[in-house]
This record gives sequence, structure tokens and C-alpha cells, in this order.
Amino acid sequence: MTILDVAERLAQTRGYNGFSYADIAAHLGVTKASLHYHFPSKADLGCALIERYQAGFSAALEVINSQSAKPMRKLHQYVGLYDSVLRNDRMCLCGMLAAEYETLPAPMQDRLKVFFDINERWLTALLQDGRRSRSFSFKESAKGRARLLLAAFEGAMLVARSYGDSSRFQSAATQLLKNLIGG
Amino acid sequence: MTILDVAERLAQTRGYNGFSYADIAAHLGVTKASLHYHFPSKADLGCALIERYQAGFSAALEVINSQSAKPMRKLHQYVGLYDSVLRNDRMCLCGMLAAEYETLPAPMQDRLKVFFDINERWLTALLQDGRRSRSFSFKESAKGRARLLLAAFEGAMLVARSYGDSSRFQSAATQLLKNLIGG
DNA sequence: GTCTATAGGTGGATAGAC
DNA sequence: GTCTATCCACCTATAGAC
Repeated sequence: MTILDVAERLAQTRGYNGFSYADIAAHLGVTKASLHYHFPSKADLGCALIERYQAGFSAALEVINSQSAKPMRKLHQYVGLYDSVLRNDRMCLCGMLAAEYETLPAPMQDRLKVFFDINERWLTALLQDGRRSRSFSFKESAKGRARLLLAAFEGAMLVARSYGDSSRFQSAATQLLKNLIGG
Repeated sequence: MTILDVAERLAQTRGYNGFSYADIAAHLGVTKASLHYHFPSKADLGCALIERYQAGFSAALEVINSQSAKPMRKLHQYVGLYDSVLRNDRMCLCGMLAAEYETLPAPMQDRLKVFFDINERWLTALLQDGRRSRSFSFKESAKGRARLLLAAFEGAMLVARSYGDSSRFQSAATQLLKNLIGG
């Protein structure tokens, strides 16, 4: 378990303002001071968290893209990324940080939007592909649809977590894919 | 400006863990100690915040119900409640608190779910009415649809706020109403 | 790299005068 | 009801020994 592993879990369950160096130190059995050697300030740690999360997410998106699957199957796999986070009793890191946006250091705010932008671009491309191949059917702009899906997934995670009921997320995602994109 | 007014704004913009008695006191020009006279603990204040927010929301829902408008018009008015919050540069109080759920005192957690439950019930009833009168058309359960709408609205607010762009919310809401409920 | 020790600040909360 | 004064716990962060 690395510092980032522990910090990530804490940030995804309690939020950036909901954990401290002391929490991480306690979980790892080290002192707070040693953490500052690796991440001088909490803002540094926060930026590293988003960057690593982003990198992991991007890698997962590439894996999905590398398969020659139908667009709808790729979309289901995308939903699976969120679902696995939720089943791990966590909220999407960036959805969590979005709530705390106004309290975040500026460098974290910037990286947060990059995460959403990358997801939006990936989803937009998938939706365009799917519509071209007549796998998807929708009238609005692909970008608008992508934004809607992303926001709806984040919101569904947010509410599902309050109820400790991941089926709420799955129900929402299923409806979205069936009624909003539907072939 | 009352204590609750100031605290509400802070909670909606910075989150429950993102403001302190000192912040409220500074905005009101009083001391922290005097705040504790009205709300002994921060949990008391938090509960009062949710209860007042809930009461205001319920009152707004009754106003909508009291009109003899078409179901779709009522739904648009419901969306307008969220939109006005966002235009005020705020996030829905309960969407905000949902992110911080795990760090909240138990009494706040309970009240938070009550808020969502009440919204879900109101939306479910409206969707059922609309379907009965053939104003709405959807195949899934009204309850499932209600949950989806609520979660999607919260998520759309969440993301829109990070971009400081309320049109992102409006675009999402418009798509949801047109494609998910559509007549 | 990790430790001890500590600084300087802020958190929520209380006692008691007015 | 609001104030001053204060408490103690916790926060982020640094200095310097090992």
C-alpha cells in the first residue's frame, strides 16, 4: 500500500477536506512528517491523486478502445468502470472533488476539469462512431449527449452511495443507455 | 441575514466540512461564541440547515402541485428549482452533503435521505400522473425514472458548477425531459 | 527516507461576565 | 443574547537528528 493508495481511498470516501496527513500516516504506520518528504504540501498530494486517477482512467479507456467491440458494448464497459468504483464503496474521485471545487487549490481545480474534458472527448468520439454505424440513435449533438451521460453517471453514483445501494446506480445507467442512446 | 442564511450559502458552495463557525461569525459581524447559543454543536446547525432546506423545497413542490398545469410544465418548474439554485452560484445543499455523506453526523445522514425520499416520491407521483394522462411516455417504472431524474439533475449541477457554466445544467435537463419522458 | 519535536494556526466548544 | 477569554484537539508544515 502506497501513500497514494491510502490517500485515494480516503479522498474517494471522505473528500479532500475530509482526511488529513494523520489519517494516512495512521493507516500506513508511519509519521506525518515522513509523508511531507514525498508530498511537501497537501495540494501536491491532491494534484498527484488526480493525475494518477486520470492516468488509470485513460489507460482503461484505451483498453476499451483497443477491442473491436460494438459501440454499445464499449459503452457498457465504460459504465463498468464507474460501477466497479462504486462496488468498492467509493465515489468517483473527480465527482467527489467537484463537490469541493470551490475549496480546492487552483492546480487541483485545473486538473479536475482536465479529467472531465478527457472523459467528455472519449464519450463524444464513441457516440459519434456509434451513430455513424447506426448502433446508436440520438438527435442531439454527440458532445451534449456525452456531457449528459457523464454528469448523470456522477450524480447516480453520488446518490447511490448515500443509500449504500449500488443497484441504484445500475438502474440509472441501464435506463440511460436504453433510452438515451438506444439502437 | 440570519445564521442559517449564511451557513446555508457556505454549505452549498464549500460543503459542510468546508466552513466553520468562524466563517459565519465573520460574515455576520458577531463572535463564534454567540453562534453556539443558537446552535450548540455544528451537528445541530447541520440538521437545522437540512430541515429548513427541506421545508423550503417542499413548499415549492406544493406550489407547483397547486397549479392546474400540464405535467410537463410542472416538471419544467421542478427543473427550475434546481436551475435557480445553480444561477445563484450554489450547488443543491443535499447533493453537496451527499458527497460528504460518510463524514456527516448520523442525524444529518438520516435527514439527507429524507430529502431525497421526498423528492423521489413527488417526482414518482408526477410521472405516474403524466403517464396516466398520456402527457408522458416511458416504459420503466415511475419510481426508477424518478430516481434517475433526481440523480441526473444533481450530477449535472455538480459538474456545471466546476465549469461555472449553468448552461451545462440546462442542456442536460432539456435532453432528459425530451428524451426520457417525452410526450 | 523516516524519525522526534515543535511551530503556528484553526477547528468546535465551554465558562462566566455583562 | 452577545461578549471575552480560554480549552484542547487537530491541522498543515518545518527543522534537524539519525
